[in-house]
Amino acid sequence: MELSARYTPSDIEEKWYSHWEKSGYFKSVPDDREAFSIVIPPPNVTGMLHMGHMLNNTIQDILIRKARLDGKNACWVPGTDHASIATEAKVVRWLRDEKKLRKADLTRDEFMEYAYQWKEKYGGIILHQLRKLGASCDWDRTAFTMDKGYYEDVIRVFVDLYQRDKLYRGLRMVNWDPEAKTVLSNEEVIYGEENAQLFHIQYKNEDGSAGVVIATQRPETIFADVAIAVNPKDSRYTALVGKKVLIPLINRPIPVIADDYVDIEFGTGALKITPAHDPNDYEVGQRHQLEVIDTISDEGRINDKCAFAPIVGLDRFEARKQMKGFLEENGSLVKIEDYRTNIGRSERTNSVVEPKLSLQWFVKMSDLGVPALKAVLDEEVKFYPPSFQNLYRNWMENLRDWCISRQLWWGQRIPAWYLKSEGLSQETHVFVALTAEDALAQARNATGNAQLSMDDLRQDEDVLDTWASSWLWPISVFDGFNKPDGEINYYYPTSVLVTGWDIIFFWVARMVMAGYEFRGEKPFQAVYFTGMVRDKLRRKMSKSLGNSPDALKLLEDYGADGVRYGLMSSAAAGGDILFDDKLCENGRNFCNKLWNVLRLIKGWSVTEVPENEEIARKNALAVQWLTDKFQQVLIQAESDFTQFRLSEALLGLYTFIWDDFCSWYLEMIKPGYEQPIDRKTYEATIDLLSQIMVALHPFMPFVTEEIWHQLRNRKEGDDCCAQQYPKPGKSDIQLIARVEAAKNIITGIRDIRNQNQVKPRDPLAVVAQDSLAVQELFAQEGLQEMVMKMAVLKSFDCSSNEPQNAKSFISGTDKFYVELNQTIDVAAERKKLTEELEYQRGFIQSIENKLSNERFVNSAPAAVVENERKKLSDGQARIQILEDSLSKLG
RNA sequence: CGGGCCAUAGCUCAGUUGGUUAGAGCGCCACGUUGACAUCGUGGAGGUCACAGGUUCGAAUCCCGUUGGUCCGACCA
Repeated sequence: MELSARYTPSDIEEKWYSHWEKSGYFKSVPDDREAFSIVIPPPNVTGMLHMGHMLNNTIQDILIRKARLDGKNACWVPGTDHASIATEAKVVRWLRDEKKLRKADLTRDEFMEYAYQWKEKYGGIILHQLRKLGASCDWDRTAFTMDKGYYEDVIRVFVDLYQRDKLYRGLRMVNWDPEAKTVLSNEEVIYGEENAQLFHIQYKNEDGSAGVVIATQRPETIFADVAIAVNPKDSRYTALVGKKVLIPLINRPIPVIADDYVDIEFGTGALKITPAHDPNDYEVGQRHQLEVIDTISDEGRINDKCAFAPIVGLDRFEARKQMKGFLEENGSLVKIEDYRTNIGRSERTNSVVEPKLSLQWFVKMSDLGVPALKAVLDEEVKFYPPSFQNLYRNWMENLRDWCISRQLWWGQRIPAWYLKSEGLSQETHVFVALTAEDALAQARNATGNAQLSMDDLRQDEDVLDTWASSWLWPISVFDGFNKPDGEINYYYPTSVLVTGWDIIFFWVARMVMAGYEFRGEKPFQAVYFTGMVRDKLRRKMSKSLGNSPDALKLLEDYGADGVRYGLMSSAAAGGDILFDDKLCENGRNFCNKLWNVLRLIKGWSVTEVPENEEIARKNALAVQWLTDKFQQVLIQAESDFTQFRLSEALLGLYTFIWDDFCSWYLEMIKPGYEQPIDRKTYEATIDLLSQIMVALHPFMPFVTEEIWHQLRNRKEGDDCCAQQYPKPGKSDIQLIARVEAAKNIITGIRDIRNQNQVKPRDPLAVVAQDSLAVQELFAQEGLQEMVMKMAVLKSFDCSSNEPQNAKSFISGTDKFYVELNQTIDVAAERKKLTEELEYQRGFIQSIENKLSNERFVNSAPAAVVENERKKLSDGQARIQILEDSLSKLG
């Protein structure tokens, strides 16, 4: 069959993916092999494949495929997380647009029914997109953080933590998202500098005198003020402390109090205390037993607790705008300053986060953090790159309790029940239990009222933070809570976690905590942190900027292998990638190169016997050299893999294939136009290329599988992805060095050819100045034949006589003459030689400096000194040659 | 304010425990196509390793400082 001149990935990718899947290569069940397991960082169920996913999952696939080829029992568990806020928003929108339903009109159960419907319909998109990338996940294990079993695990963990006093319900200042109408954890709030205004407002004394001026960004909150605080050391205000001042517009008297918290230098040195709307004010309020007046509703509007009627019902920002007029009119506004300040916004909705006093559920982090920090510092859990230990430690040493309740429906509902007889948020009894029946039993017990029924209880309306389920991922996906002695013992701890460093706190840290807390063991041996994928301008890729390429289109344009290559070729662990289509283009070109290797080899006709002895010797050398070189490449690749230096491993293979295999080896053995190749060399080449395909397979699975099959008729099940990864064997270092020396000579000849505009196919005559080194080098069987072919020579001789009309070059410590039927430009030649001589003299000068230093000779390792001596003598030999040449030029 | 990370060719980055006058890819320059591949080949140019000091026989590499970038955290009336 005729092969097309270009590699077309679309022809083969789907074919091989379904073949692999059908053959069950991705499936894993425990057996007596060593396990190699990875749990996917579950993408958001609403997600679509983007650059970050592609990078992340390419890395996981490389590791998994390599482990599989190494004969390990490789298990890659895929899945998605339920992403409570994002998904609930999506479902609400879907209900509104497609079903003409409002969430408010649905019961909780109805809503959940629809939400699962939505998930069934749209939730698996990203997992299908991963297949296009080549991801070799065990799809039978696909997990979801809201699956029935998973749901139960989350509830069980909640109850367990509560019973062990590691989880509590408390009234705290929390981050409130008024748009999503839910609390957020600290990690879900993104701070950024924004323009704001500082209002200077005068609070008069009760007798109408000047009183005090405070500065605030939020004039709409003055009606929630309960005091003015000043620093006790601030002499300006000493007289006022203990007196009362009046809130403008409503003239409510509030006390002036003294508290160290107030910074004398900042603003006016007087601070309004608004405990309901500022975390620090809340603390101050607590210290002084002040009341809390909450004037902002869950939607972010001014509520009727606000004593100033004109702004009641307004959104907080609208209220702020209007306050300017009211204050001015009233004469209380002293001035307005422009001001830069950090504003916190919700990661999900981008609305300005409102500090709010609220009853929420928290996990106590202090105990959980201890083993998790130790594990990383002791390298029980190894970080790649290790520099992320610092970031991790920094966070772990400043742990704050984790708010895990969310005011949503989509998620695991908090298994806590209260007595209906007690008012909302006024509960004194809390019953935490796996089931409502248990809770009822607890309630009867606690109240001594055996007549209590389910109707007397109400369950907490809130659900748990998504991360409070996904931190259990490495345990729950192996059913480790239900069957702690089941297959989890085989797969856990998992081998490596691959994830972006931006979720080190959200996820990595908490998984480590959960691992030790619930299994007494780390969840993974290692964490490989990927960088962020950015655009050429170093901006993070984001929907709003529109700078993110369409992942699926990239896969179509460049092929999965091309994209994988592009992502990996510049992705050192932890390092950001400045993404450019050019990277994928390189990958596509590489595939094309491989494809054309195949075309070349398949185009050859084969004879049983080599045409002559020279060719036989040359080809035997080529095969031997490439085989030996391959061993070295494999040793390096193996070492790169163990250190997770995946880009380096790929680059090593790439260079070997493109340079050594294509540019040197194939050119060495390539028969003349329409000439046949001998059987022995042909078979060796096919075997070598097959092995190379296996070695490259983890990085570029599709093209390697295709070429593997094109090279030979393979039996059923003899697939590239199911081979044994080539194990490095011995190699002849001297032979490799000799070929390197020969390559150097060839390059020297080509350079002269180029510089003198001799056509590539015009054969040249070359003379090597006779020396022991040259004789030794060319004693290598096949080497002379190889040099003659590669440099396109009609003759190659060793002689002590210098040929006429020849240009010379130095390779190693030897001089070579290339005969040219041209007159030599003496002046140019002298210039060139002089420059070279200067370089060489500088070179040996630096070495002589070293060697004449006794302390160097005495304290440096013998091998280093020996090497310097060799460099010196080689340099001297080259100088000798150059000086001779110069003197002969006259 | 505190902390991390980084600074190497025009660009993006490698550079393992200190040991050739520093490497790759892209880009650039010259030449080249009846030949596996122009998604290509051959050759070439291009760097005071941010700056200043220190340790060492020896520093891109280790230490200190400066400058610049970037990220995280705290504060933020």
